[in-house]
Amino acid sequence: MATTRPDPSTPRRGPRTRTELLDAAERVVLRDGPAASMNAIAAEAGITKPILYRHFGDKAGLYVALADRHIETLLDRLREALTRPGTRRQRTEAAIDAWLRLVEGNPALYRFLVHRGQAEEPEVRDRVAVFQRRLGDALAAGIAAELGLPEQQWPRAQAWAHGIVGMVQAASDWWLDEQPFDRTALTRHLADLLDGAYARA
Amino acid sequence: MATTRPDPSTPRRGPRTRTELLDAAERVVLRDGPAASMNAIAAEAGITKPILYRHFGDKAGLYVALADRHIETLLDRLREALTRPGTRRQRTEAAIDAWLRLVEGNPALYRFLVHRGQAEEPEVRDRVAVFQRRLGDALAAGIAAELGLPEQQWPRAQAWAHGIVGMVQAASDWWLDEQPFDRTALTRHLADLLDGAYARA
DNA sequence: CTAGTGTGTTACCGGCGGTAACTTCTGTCA
DNA sequence: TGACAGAAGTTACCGCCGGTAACACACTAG
Repeated sequence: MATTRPDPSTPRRGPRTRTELLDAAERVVLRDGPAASMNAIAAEAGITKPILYRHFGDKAGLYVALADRHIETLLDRLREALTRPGTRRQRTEAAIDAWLRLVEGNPALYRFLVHRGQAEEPEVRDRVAVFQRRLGDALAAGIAAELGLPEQQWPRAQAWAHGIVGMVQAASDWWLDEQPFDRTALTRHLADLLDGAYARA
Repeated sequence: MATTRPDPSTPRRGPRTRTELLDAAERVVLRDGPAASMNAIAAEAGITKPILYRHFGDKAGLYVALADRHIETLLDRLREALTRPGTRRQRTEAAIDAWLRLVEGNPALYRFLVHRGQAEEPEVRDRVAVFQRRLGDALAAGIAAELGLPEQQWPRAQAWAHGIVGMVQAASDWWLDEQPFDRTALTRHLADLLDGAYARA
């Protein structure tokens, strides 16, 4: 057993938990951006690099673990919004707003989650871009359910879903830079667009 | 004057033109992806690194120069599609299809143009992500013109435009991986979405 | 013949991701 | 108690990257 910790003495020996390491990594990433070095993360955690590698394999592994902590939370919020009672318009707005709350509330985390993709190495990119993919798949399921689509129409729902995810994400990026109106207005504009306001205008 | 070139002898001395260097860089980037190293590019051009740096300053400069060669072409095609006579739906489809033709015809180039963004360094990212920004701005102008919007409604058009660019881009990425139907079908599905097919379904 | 300019090279810098090999601590069992 | 297994953690390194300083060679102008 290693649970006994009789002497929490000066420099602190003994195993760091995975969670502690991820906390440190998160602090550094939110402070320095996704380009944070493994050395910096190790230093923040009070250890050295090889320990990080023993825990996470490589940098991509660490980043995936870091993203996983938040992806499930966001996915849950989106699923809740998409199955909420009310009108379809209300569900659309609720889902968009759940996303935008993350963007507004923690822009650095948001940027890490969606933008650390394309990390040069295709291997890293593929493992890490799973985020957008999972969002799209979840939304595709929501759309298929909302519209009661037969199975042969799923590809259409998928095309829409992945397109919508990209739409909200790109609009968020632009909005983060410009902020020409508040979050609820952006929610309304995007919901309008999905409602066909452009075609009708 | 150094224009005289009397002896094009064995290993080829004398200045490489910027175009030659960009050609070589393009070959390497399309072969190895955006992670191509400056050494590899220099080798492909038959020279060494410092020459590249004299021409382009740094890696971001080279990539921006590389992207610029193609961005204007694509922007021109999009502008042409957006001002074409016919129905709004036809213009929408023409613009989406112009984009998708690039995606389908040269996926590696497409990925380089839109995905080499977020290259770790914020500085690189900011200079290079200009691509999506310019697309969005161009589309916003097109939308404002199409709808005859008054100036105080421009932010709304911008939100839509940047969202639409992200939508088409994300749908393209998904489609490149899956290819569940052909290009024209994707064009139709995305145009349907902008037409409000989701709200009506 | 010399001076200067542009073209190119070699050789280096610091820092990155990643790893091998060693040390130090801790708990177990005779 | 004491030898020992093994985990925890460190130092020191590898190859490669982007980027640069300093030097070598050709050519032209005076």
